[in-house]
This record gives sequence, C-alpha cells and structure tokens, in this order.
Amino acid sequence: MLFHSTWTSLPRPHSFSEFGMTAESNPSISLNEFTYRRGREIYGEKEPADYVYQVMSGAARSYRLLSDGRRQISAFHLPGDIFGLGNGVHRFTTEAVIDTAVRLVKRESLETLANNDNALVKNLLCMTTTNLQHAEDHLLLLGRKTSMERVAACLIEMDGRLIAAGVLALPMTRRDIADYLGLTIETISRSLSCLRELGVLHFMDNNQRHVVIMDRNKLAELDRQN
Amino acid sequence: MLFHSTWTSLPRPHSFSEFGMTAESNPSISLNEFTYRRGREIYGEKEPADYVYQVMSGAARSYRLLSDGRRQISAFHLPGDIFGLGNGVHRFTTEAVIDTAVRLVKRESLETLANNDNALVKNLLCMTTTNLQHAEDHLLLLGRKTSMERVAACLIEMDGRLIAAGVLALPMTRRDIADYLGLTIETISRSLSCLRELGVLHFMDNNQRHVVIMDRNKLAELDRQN
DNA sequence: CGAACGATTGACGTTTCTCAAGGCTGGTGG
DNA sequence: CCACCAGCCTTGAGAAACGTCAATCGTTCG
Repeated sequence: MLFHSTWTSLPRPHSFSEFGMTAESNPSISLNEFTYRRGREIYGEKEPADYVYQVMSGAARSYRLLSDGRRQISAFHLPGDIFGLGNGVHRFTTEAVIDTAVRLVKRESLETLANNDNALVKNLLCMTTTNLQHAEDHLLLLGRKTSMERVAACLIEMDGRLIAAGVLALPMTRRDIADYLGLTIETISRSLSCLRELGVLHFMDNNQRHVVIMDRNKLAELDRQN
Repeated sequence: MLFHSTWTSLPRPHSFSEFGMTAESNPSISLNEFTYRRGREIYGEKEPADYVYQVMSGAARSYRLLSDGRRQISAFHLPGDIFGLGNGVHRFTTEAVIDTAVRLVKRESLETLANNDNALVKNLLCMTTTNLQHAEDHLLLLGRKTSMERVAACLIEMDGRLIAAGVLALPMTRRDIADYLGLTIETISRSLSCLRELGVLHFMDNNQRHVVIMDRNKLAELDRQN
C-alpha cells in the first residue's frame, strides 16, 4: 500500500500543553495515553463525561442517532484536536474512525485547576468558541448547500487538515462522509465521480480514499462560499 | 388585534445581572438600552464585535448568506437571550424580527473584567456551551430530519420559549422559519396546514402566526427525537 | 384606496434518495 | 497459493421529497 496510514495533520490552534498541562508543570495532571482500534467506541451518548481527549494519531467521529438509525456526524477529530468538552454528560457518541491514539485528562482535575487558573478557563472558552464556529459553518452547509457544494467544502476542509505527502488520504468511509454532509453514500460517490470527470480530482491507484486534488481553485469555486 | 405584540418568554438560564454586571455592582459597566425597529440590522457580518447584547423584549435573528442570496438562520434570540458573543468579528448578521429592545455591554469592559474575574469567564464559557449545544441539535435537524419533523421540532422549541396567554405567538414570518429549518416557505406552509388538518394545531382568527397547540404529545411524536 | 407584503394552494420540475446489481480489495482459511 | 467472503465503492433506474413557479386571497400601511 502506497500511503500507509500516515495520518498527520497541520498544527492545530490548541493543545493540552498550551494549558500548561504537561506532566512536568502540573504533576497533579496525569496525561494518560490510550489507543482505540478502528470502529471502537471512545465514549457513548449520555455517559458521564469523565475525560477530555486529544487526538495524537488517527481520527475519530462524533455523532448522534435518531431512533430509526439515521446518523448525523457533527465533527471529525483529527490529530491535535481536543474533544469531549462540555459539561456533565456526553451529548454524542464518539468512535475511532481508524486505529487512533489519544491522550486523556480527567475532567475532575481540569475543573479543580480551572477554579484558580483564569488563563485555563479562557483557553477552554476559546476552544469551545472554535467548536461553535465549526458547528455554525456546518449549519449553513447542511441547511442551504447543494450536494456538490457540500462535497467540495468537505474536501477543502480535509485538505486543510490532513496532509500526507501531497495526497489527501481520507481516513473515513463514504458512509462517514455522507453522515457528515447529510447525504447518502450514493450521492457522495456520484459527486466524487463528477469531480474526477471534471478533472478536479484524481483517485490514487487501488484506493478510492487516496485523493489527489488537481485544482483547488476550481474546488473552492464549486463551493460558493459567502 | 388579539395578541398585541406581547412577546414574553420563560426565564432564560443566563442574564447580564448574573454576571454581577448591574450598574450598581459595577459602575464601570454601562448597561445601555436600545430599541431596534422591525427589520433593522443590529450588527452585520464581519463588523467588529464591540458589544454583547441581551434581548429585553422582541426577537432577533442571526443569519449568514451565500453569494446568491440563500440564507441560513442559525438562531432566534428571544427575551432573556444573550447574543453577540465570540471573539473579534461578528460571523453573522443579526436583525430585529419585530421591534426589539436590547441591553448592551461594551465587549472591551467585559474583557477587562474577565481578566480578574474567574466566575465571569466561567459564565461566558457556560453560555458559549449552551450556544454550541443548540447548534449541535440543529445540525441533526438540518442533516437528517424530514420537513414535518423539522417543523414539529421548531414549534416545540418555540412553545418552550415563547409564552403568551396560552397561545404560541410566533414573531417570525414563514420565510424566517424556512431559513431556520433549511426549507422553503411553501414547504413550511404545507406542513403547518397538514398539522392543522391532523388536529394538532389551530390558527387563531385572522393571524396565521398565532398558533394554538392542541396536542403537544402528538407534536413530539411527529419529531422522532433520539 | 391602492400597493406591498405575507400566506396558502396547485401543478410541475429537480434533486436527492432508494433499491438493486456488479466490481474491486483485503483478509481468512483450506 | 488460491478460493471465497465480507466490506466498500460505483453505477443505473425509478421513486419520493422537496423546490419552483404561478395564481389567489387577506391584511397592513401609507
């Protein structure tokens, strides 16, 4: 296999160490590391939120289900991303998309620190605001964009976050993308085929999840922003 | 007119005074009050975010536009709601849905206070988390619910927030509702007609925005949650 | 009073979904 | 080493949901 699971990413705006939350500076904080195999649940909806996570490698998806099985993925968590914030109880199920390593911090110790550390709370506020902005962008996509615009926007987003040797190597399946974009796998597939025919994309040999983006400008044009 | 613009609401989880931000306790904070007429812009997308607002009476809508005019309303702000949070620049345009009175606080003074007041930052974090949760619920609605489920969910939401003499008096037009739910005005209208035929709703004489909900259970059933 | 606006309804069009078939890939066990 | 199977992706044909266009009606506001 050519691009053997090297899921790297661009630097993210936040990280545990930015909290001053390294083991050195805060011996009270234990930065455990843990690995989840592909498809494994990291936490479930309605479970008490005991930990906050940071992706070290791999990818995770957070989603909610309707009673008849319809699924909406609200976000993919890529290396560097912090997830599991919020208060009290998890509102999503989160699973490993592929084998995924995470660091985890006990929420309890985080909250204890937060009582005295104004900068830490500000950092939490900043991260939550970032999550809110992502959700708000996604509202516009789900409410008002066509299937082509959604797929183009998704590729642009992933292109900005997943870098592997110039090839956009998507860890998620068509089903994941469909449930992220509020579409079906068939519509995703057709949109991608269309983009390939237009000369905007190129699939690498033998793996439809390894994508070469031929024309970023055209892609941005197909997602009529603003 | 029967239910003359008495747009009241249930108590909201947060308010400026909860900050300890009354004029008495913090003379440095000026709680100006201002009124916007129906349809007037309170702030525009990309404008510097100089103020934070609390609705005293009326209603406001926050939205974004695509270049061809498609609009997505991300939230309605009802009495008690605080809006305009975030950092630096507004990401939405916000307008008065009807004549609307707001209190406003200078962001600058808020940030100055926040440097020393841990509880205030925590309060901001809590409000931002509330906004995030609302957006996340809306993602599921926009990505995976049918038109009937969306309209039912919207009525349930508004019923929980707008109370006027036992009648759900909607301040917003069909267009606003459509752009909130990612549908068209015709689809909203047909869904509401269907609900009326089902005996779930009843429109008050001479005003289609004054709705009596006949059967809340049926309505909740039509929005298949979870 | 007339014009503008908002809502409803019907006929029809388009997009997206559903259902079904087939191909490719990777893993497993004989 | 190869055959087989399961999972994932693609493609096509037809169906369904929702959007578009157009006509009509009532209300509001100069």
